[in-house]
Amino acid sequence: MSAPVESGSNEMTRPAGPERVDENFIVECIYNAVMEHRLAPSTKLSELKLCDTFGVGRMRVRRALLLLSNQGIVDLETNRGAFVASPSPAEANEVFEARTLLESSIARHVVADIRPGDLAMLRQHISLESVARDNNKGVDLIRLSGEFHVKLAQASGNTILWRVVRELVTRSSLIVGLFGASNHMVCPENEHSNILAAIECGEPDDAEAMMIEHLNRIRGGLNFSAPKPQEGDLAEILGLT
Amino acid sequence: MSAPVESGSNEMTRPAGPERVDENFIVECIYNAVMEHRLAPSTKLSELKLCDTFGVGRMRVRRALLLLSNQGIVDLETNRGAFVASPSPAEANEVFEARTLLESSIARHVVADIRPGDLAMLRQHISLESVARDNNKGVDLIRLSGEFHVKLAQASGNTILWRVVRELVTRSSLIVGLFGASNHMVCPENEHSNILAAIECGEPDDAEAMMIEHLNRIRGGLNFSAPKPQEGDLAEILGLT
DNA sequence: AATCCATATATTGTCAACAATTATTGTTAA
DNA sequence: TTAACAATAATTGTTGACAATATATGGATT
Repeated sequence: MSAPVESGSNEMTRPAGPERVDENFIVECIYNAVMEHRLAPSTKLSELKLCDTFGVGRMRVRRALLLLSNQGIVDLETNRGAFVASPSPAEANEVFEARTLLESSIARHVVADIRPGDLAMLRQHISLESVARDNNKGVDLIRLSGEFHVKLAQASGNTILWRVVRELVTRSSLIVGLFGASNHMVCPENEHSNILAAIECGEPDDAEAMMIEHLNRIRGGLNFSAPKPQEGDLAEILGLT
Repeated sequence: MSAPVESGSNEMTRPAGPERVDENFIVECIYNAVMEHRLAPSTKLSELKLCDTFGVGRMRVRRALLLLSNQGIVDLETNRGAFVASPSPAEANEVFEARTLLESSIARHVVADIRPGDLAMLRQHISLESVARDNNKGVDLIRLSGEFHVKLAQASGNTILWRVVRELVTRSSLIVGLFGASNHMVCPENEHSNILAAIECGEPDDAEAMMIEHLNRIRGGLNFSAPKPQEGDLAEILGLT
């Protein structure tokens, strides 16, 4: 069910081969970079730089960008290139509206048939969040906060819901980067823990209500006033030395 | 909010020009063909035939197929080409699980803030379904039955929900084509009408319950036993004389 | 007749060169 | 100094050819 990373070198024939890179790998990398706020909205994604970074041809990069644009993570402007999406306030509201509808139902339904293994996984995840928070690992915390929602959707056991939530969480990362008042305010500690507690106690109403409240709090923390563009080197941003 | 068909000949300079065709147009055509059961699961989508059909280069076709595969409408097999997706029973259950979760919430929430224009639109749509049913227009009825769900999602005013539901309804069309016992059994007349009535009367609980029941009925009408492959000419199937 | 294998054909995957557009730089004039 | 303009450079969009793979054809053998 989890995303296959496909690092499998099929045979032992290649000692340390360049490990075939396909579109999905590029998409994953950009997903992660956005989730960790390393890629800011409106950042230009030059084809050439991406080619160098991943060591692939232009075709692969182009296909990856097409997929990303189809998911609202990237904007493709004709003859101008690809840019990390910069959601408008209207789009931001749509994203959180959709997330509220989806994730509240997921939180409700997951109570009935969650597997013990998934519960343990979520508990461990929350502890990771705590560690990151205590150690002031801002970047890690941002990523983990988003990933909690993705993993909860994953625990629903439905691949479709998982993919949609992942897309929306990633877009939310862009939105928070643009309109988030304080970066520390994303997903307060106890809220994830409370949601999970309600699930463990078998209280679907509580779980649903807490999820709605939680998402409303995040949304309420946005102020649609100041865009803050920033720039950086693509190669290092994507973490491929 | 509706999908722009982009048939706009920007200037009067071109009398009946070939009207620039982009990926989305091809995607739309295949979407429609699947919705109307003209494209059966496992049908080979040859690049060359698609190029001839739409009068475009291979690149465009390839990009369209990539987008379709990303949405589960098409399967891409390396070095073998593209095929209309043939959902497994497991995938079918996932689709209907996701639809139930999504569409029941949509039915519930749309009660509060649906616009009068959308209500009228849905009413008219149901009357179109009736006409198609009375006149034994099987193909039309199949398409309209699916479109009702899409238009209801559209009435939610949320582009994201609309797109996801549209994707799932299209996949459902493949599923019903594969596992549907009787083709006449898709979306009985009164059910859509009852759902809409509940919405009009301002009864969110009823609307939600009816939607769940409705989807469960469709799902219950599937029997996972017999695949029925069929073949046809792509050009005529896609309706481009 | 059926099966297996080799050849030939067709289709897909990939790459590199070219065309079209945009961004940048440098120059000139107000 | 700033603004407008021209020429250059850089980037994207598109096309076509070539390589790799899979499919189809045909003949030989059991």
